[in-house]
Amino acid sequence: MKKRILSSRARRGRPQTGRPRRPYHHGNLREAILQAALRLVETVGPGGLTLRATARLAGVSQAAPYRHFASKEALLAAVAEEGFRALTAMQRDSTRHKADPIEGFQALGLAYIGFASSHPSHFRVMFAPEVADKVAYPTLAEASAEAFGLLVDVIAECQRAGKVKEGDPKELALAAWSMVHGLSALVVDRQLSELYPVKVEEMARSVTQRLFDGLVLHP
Amino acid sequence: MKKRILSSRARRGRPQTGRPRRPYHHGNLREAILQAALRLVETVGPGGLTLRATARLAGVSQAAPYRHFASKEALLAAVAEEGFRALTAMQRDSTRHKADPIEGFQALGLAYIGFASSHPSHFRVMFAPEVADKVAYPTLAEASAEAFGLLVDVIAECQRAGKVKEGDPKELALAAWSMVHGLSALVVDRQLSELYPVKVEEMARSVTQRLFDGLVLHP
DNA sequence: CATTAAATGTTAACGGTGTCAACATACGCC
DNA sequence: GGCGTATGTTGACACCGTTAACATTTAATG
Repeated sequence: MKKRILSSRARRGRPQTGRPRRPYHHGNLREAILQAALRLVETVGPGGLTLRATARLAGVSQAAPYRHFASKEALLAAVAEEGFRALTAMQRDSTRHKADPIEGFQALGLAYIGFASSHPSHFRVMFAPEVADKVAYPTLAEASAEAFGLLVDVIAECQRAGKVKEGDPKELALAAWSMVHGLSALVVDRQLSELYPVKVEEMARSVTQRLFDGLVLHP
Repeated sequence: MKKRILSSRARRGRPQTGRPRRPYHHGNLREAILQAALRLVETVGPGGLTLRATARLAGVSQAAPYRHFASKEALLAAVAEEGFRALTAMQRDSTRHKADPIEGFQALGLAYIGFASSHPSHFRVMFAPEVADKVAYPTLAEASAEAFGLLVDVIAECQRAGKVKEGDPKELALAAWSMVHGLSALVVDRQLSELYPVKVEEMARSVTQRLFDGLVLHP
C-alpha cells in the first residue's frame, strides 16, 4: 500500500463568485496547446519553440501537454499538419474563378510561395527534419498529399485543354513543386535578402513564367 | 588576494615514453572540433548536434569549444561554410570537360542535387534557420555567394553561345537555383520517399530538362 | 635564460529543457 | 452514490548552452 501524503492542499474557501477560476480540467486543452504552439512558432521560430513555454502560454503545467501529445515531435507534427491544411485551403481559394486552367496552375504556385513568405516559421515546421518520419503521423502525410494532389489535378486539366505538354502529370507536378518549393525555401531561409531587393511576388511570377516557357533556345 | 586551491593535480610520473599522452594544449583544436561537428551532424542530424557531444568527440572538456567558437550558432555557421565550399568544389568538378555549355549548365544542377542527397544533414545545416543571419558570418555569405556565382557565369556563357534565351542572367539563375534547390530540399526532407520510388538522379534529370524546355504548349 | 602576458584548456555552476513517475482531481457511467 | 478512467500537477532526472574562476602551456620581452 502506498502512502498518500501531500493531499488536498489549499482548499479554496468559496466558489469564487468572480471568475469561475480556471477549473482543474481545461475542457479543450489539445486545441489550446496547438494554438499556443502556433503562436509561439510564429513569434520565436520553430527552433525556439519549447514544450514548457507552450504549456505556460496555454496556462497549464509543464507536463500537461503529454496527455495530448506523445512528445515534442508529435506536437510539431500536429502544427505541420495544420499548416498543410491551411496551405491547401489557400491554394484552393487561389484557383477559384480562374477561367484559364493555366492561370489556375500559376495561381497555385503563387499561392504556395505566398503562404511560405507570409508564414515562414509555420512553413519551416512543415518541412522540418524533426518530423520527417511522416509514416509515424499518417494524418500529416495525408494532409501533405492533398496539397500535392491539387497540383497534379490542375496539370492534368491543363493537359486535357491542350495547354500543357504531354507526360505523366505527377512528373510535371514534381517539376513545378520543386520550383515553387525551392523559391519558397530560399525566401524563407533568407538566402536572397540582399541578392534581389525585389518583391517576392515579382520573383515568383518571373520564376514560374520561366518554368512555363523554358530556358533553352531551340533553333 | 585569491586562494589557489586544487592546484597541480596528478602530476604524471614520467614523460610516458609510449604515446606522448594528449598534451594540455591540443595543437589544432579548432579544426578537430569542426571535424567532430561534421561527423556528428552526419550521424545524428543538425538538430541532434550538441556542443558538449562535439567536445566529447574531440576529446576535450565541455567548455573548450568556446575558445574557438563564440556559440553553438557560430559552430554551425562554420559547418555551413565548409558545406558551401565543398558544394562549390563539387560543382566546379562537374563542369570540367563539358564541351557544350548547356551540358555544363545541367551538370551544375545535377551536382547540386547530388551533393544534397549524398550529404543531407550537411545540406540542411547550410540552410538552417539558426544561421540565417549570415551578415554576422561574412565568410559564410561569401562562400554561399561563390556557389551562386558559378551558376550565373555558366548561364551567361550559354547566352553568349546562343543556347539560352536572353535576359538578366541573375534572374535566370534564380529560376534554375529555385528548381534544383527545391528538389534537393524535398529529397533531403524525405517529402518524396513514397511518392516517387525513382532514383534521385533520374528525378533530377527529368526536372531540369523540364525547366530547359518549358511546360507550356505555345501553338 | 628568467619573467611574465596571452592563449588555450578545465572545472563547477546556473537556469532552462524534454520526459517520466507518482500523485491529485474531475468526469461519466453503473 | 460509487468508482474507473481521463486529465492535470508536482517533483525529479539527465542533459544542454553558457559563463566565471582557475590551471597550464606557449610566446614575447628583458
